[in-house]
Amino acid sequence: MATDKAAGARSALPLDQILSGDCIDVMNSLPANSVDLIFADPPYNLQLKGELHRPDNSKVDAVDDAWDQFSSFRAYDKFSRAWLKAAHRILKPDGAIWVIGSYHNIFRVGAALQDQGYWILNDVVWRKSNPMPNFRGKRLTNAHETMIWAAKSDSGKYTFNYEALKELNEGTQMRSDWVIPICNGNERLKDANGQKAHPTQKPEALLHRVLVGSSKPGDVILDPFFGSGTTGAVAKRLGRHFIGIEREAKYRKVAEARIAKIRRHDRDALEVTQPKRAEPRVPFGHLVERGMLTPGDQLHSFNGRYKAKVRADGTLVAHDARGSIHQVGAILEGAPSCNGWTYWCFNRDGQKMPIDVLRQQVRSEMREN
Amino acid sequence: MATDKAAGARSALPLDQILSGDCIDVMNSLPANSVDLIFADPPYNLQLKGELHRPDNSKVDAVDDAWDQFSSFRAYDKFSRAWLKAAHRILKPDGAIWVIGSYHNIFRVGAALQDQGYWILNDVVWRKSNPMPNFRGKRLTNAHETMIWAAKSDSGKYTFNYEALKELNEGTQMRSDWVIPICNGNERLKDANGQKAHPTQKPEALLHRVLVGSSKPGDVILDPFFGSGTTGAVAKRLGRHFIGIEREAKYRKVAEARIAKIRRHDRDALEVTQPKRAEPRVPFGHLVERGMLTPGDQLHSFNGRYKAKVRADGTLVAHDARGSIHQVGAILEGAPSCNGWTYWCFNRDGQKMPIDVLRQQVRSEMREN
DNA sequence: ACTATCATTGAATCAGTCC
DNA sequence: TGGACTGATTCAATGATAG
Repeated sequence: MATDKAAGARSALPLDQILSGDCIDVMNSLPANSVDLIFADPPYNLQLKGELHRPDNSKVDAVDDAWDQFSSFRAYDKFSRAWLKAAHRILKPDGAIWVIGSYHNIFRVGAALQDQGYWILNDVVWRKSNPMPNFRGKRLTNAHETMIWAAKSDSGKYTFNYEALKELNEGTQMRSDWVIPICNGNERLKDANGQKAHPTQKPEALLHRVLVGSSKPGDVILDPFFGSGTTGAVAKRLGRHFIGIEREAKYRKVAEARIAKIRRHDRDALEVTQPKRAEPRVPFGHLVERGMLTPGDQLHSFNGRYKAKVRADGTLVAHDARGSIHQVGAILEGAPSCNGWTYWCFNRDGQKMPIDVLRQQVRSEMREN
Repeated sequence: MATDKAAGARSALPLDQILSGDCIDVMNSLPANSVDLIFADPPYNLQLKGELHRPDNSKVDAVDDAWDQFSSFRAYDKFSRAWLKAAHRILKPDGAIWVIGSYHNIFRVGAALQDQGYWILNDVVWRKSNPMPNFRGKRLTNAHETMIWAAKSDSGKYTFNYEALKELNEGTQMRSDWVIPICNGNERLKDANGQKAHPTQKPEALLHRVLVGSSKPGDVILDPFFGSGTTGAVAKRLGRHFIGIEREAKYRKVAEARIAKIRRHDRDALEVTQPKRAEPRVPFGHLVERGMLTPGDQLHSFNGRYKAKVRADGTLVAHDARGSIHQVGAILEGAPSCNGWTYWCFNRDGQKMPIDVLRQQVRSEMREN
């Protein structure tokens, strides 16, 4: 086990803190292969030409901060490749990254990710339910932003809590387009003057879905462009550790105060639906041993096309095949593989039932001990 | 006015034809500054590793055609930059381009567009109402594709029919995410054997919106990867001229037959009455993500008999049951089914309120679009 | 003719464990 | 580290077939 090594690496990490400085320097100071997940909201490199006014002549408060100014695409690319490289080093081999952006920068970031060996898992569209309209009527309403979810490499065993996200979506698998409102109202942090404390504060709902879906309780989540600290706030609430990096003192202060107020949810509220694989393995032969099926019993394929006979050792014989429930199903169907538990059915009271219900019965008996 | 010059250039153009050959060579043979709009559906460079089977063991018919194979990102970039350069030359100064792709290629294409001086106007998300699921449960359902809409330069006076798109969108300005079904049913072209005639035929509804929104009647629309000819079919119907370029004879033949059947301004075929939309589904988990309920919160059954705790993934845990709001209600009541929305209540200001009021709140936010 | 059920299919970078 | 083996996994829409 790598437990000692992991604990060693973790103890060296500045957990649940906001580090000051340039994110590339700070990441380079952290140990390699030590972070589970990175969420990054880098500068978008907006190329604004002038002021924008609403139809009522009020001025739109645009993102024109110094940190969003780059002299050229080349300069922006150089910056992107540098921080993505530093991020790649500190990620665990099975780690992953999320990057959010708009059409101004996301194409360049995505290409850089691919060039550096990250393996894109999905691009996810954050569809804003309440976007800012296009006041001039010169383009489509820019009603979404794009997130890229990528593993450290194409062989990385990234975390994906499929069942939890399926539950979040009321029983059907989560899609790559997420409808979430932009951050305003009470959630939007204000400074002493009542002005927004950060120009691009992300909604906590977005981070909630990201972290529930692609991290585990206790994981270390790093955000190199911490800003107002949404990543830290949601990580703390969900029982994950965070590491924030932020250059500007005023944002560090805002984020610190914000996170201090957050309480972690109860442990049992953080548990999410587990995959079936986590349940104990039940060999088919045990059903025969326990007399739930008898040697000689006939099973039928769920589609009615084939039948097979149970043997005393828990193997099946069909017309032209013998072996495990999986092997015989695969051979008969001419398929590379087959889940025998759901493929084969037996008769109970004239009803066709998959043998998986017998396995469930065994498992629930095992739990009672 | 440049009328004479435009007429001269146009007379040299092979209008309403499908040209054979490599799209770069063919575009280079056309006059400069002569095309109003380009719609391009280039190869996506999918990097598939093996076969994929559905849970019922049927095999997914993947896009593994030779035209989609590139040896490396570098080779794909070289190809992209070459055809984009040729496209740039033949576009009129006020022309524009649309390119469609997936996360496999769209970031590279987008970066190439920017590098070559195109000016991105919007990225548009095609949200598929009926995407192929993720059969292994290893990622999010890949439920969208991305289109980039760009002008020839940042000073180009591109065509944008703001009002027409606003009408198409029931009176509110068109957003950057479009919900459109994938192409199947009668619209999907089949060959003599009943097999799909082209692996990646795009829906006409998509092109309809593109052409209505960003071109004028009589404009010249060029599609360098013509395939089954959706661009030509929609252009002809909408009274635009098209120029198709397609390398493979079998696709040229399919497209030619298809377009021959199209009648211009066949309005009643376009104007289908829209069914009144049902209320949008709101998964319970979304209330948790948005902080309307918090993991750990307790819910009470409306009859006061049971209580349950909310988890981070939008499932409930009760004394002896866990699952969706509906499942847990049904288990506790010993009922075959249960409407969790009206069964479960939360406390607000000491008042017991059904969670359905929270759902109503989310729906009214969604309607604000 | 109408309804219910079943089969098919779509641009997909789609497995984990044990020996 | 490679090979054998277990076994997890799907949504919406269309069209065909059965009742």
